[in-house]
Amino acid sequence: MIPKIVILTGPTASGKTSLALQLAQDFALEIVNADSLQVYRYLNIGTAKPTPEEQKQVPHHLIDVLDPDEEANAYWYSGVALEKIQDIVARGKTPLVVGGSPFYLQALERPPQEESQVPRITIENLEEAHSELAQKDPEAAKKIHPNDRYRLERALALLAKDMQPSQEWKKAAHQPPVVQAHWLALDIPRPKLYDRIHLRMEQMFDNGLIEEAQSVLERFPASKPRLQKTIGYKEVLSFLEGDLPKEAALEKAQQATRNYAKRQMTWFRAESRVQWLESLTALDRAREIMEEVKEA
RNA sequence: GGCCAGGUAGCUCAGUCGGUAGAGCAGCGGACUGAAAAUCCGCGUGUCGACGGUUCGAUUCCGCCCCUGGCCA
Repeated sequence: MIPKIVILTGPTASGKTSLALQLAQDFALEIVNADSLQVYRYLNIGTAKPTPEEQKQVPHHLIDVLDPDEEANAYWYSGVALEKIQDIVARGKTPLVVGGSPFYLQALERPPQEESQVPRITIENLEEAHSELAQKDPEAAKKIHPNDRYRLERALALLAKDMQPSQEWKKAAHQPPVVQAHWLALDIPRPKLYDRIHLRMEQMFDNGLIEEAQSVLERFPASKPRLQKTIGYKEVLSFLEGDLPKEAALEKAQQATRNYAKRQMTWFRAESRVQWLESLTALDRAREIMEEVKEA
């Protein structure tokens, strides 16, 4: 019997955390994090991690399990998450997987193959790399755009280990799922989502995101490459290095978050199994209507 | 008040030696199988500030007006 889980996802700032807390309390669920950055200790403000108080209300797993300079990836995640899930199920409880990292969620259901662990490579000439791939694995080359450096490097790394990228991907995709997932995703009107994103990023700055980034960097200098790719932190780093005024850093961080939320939505819409939930509660709606009544 | 520089896509700007215009960003859509908060792909009609004039034809040249910034009074 494969474990039964409920996945609660949705774009960033759609209200996953608070809904998860309520649900978990009502049904005695245990929360398993599926956010690729909340797994890191000390990245608290910028990842909108549940507060220590919230984490005490309900059992939380896979939050704060790595240092900021340690490497996480989808394969690692699938392993540790499945282990947690089996453990929770063995204790007779139901796991609630909560997070907005779609690639990790996918990996959880259909874990990547263990043997495809290969050293990363760097390519200099994208065009040459792509034609090399086209020669050795035309099917893979068709799927990867010549400008897509990440995927090209990964594909060539597989080739270097005598693996056919297209075959590896097919194998993983045809693997039976290791969990039985029920997908829930939060939906919220785009303009409203963007308002929430703006407000939340502003609050992150007010609540000490700059200081948090600074102290993580001091304590884990090797985490810099990660922070430079992480929304919120990367803009703060630009500010700290004098490349951006604070106000501009905030605006860029808000914008990057909007872009990210949009990409997440593309992923969720493509997942036919998701059951969409209106994120705005009756209370939210009633408040909106009250505002309109007052203005009229 | 005078002189100068501008007013072109939501924003920043390019351009048209006269044939009604295009980049980046934003925005929208999409992809994604060991970096994924990453990476990549696709989508560009807008009274070219207003009004007149010249012209077959004006966003482009001329006149006048309005607005913005700078300098001088």
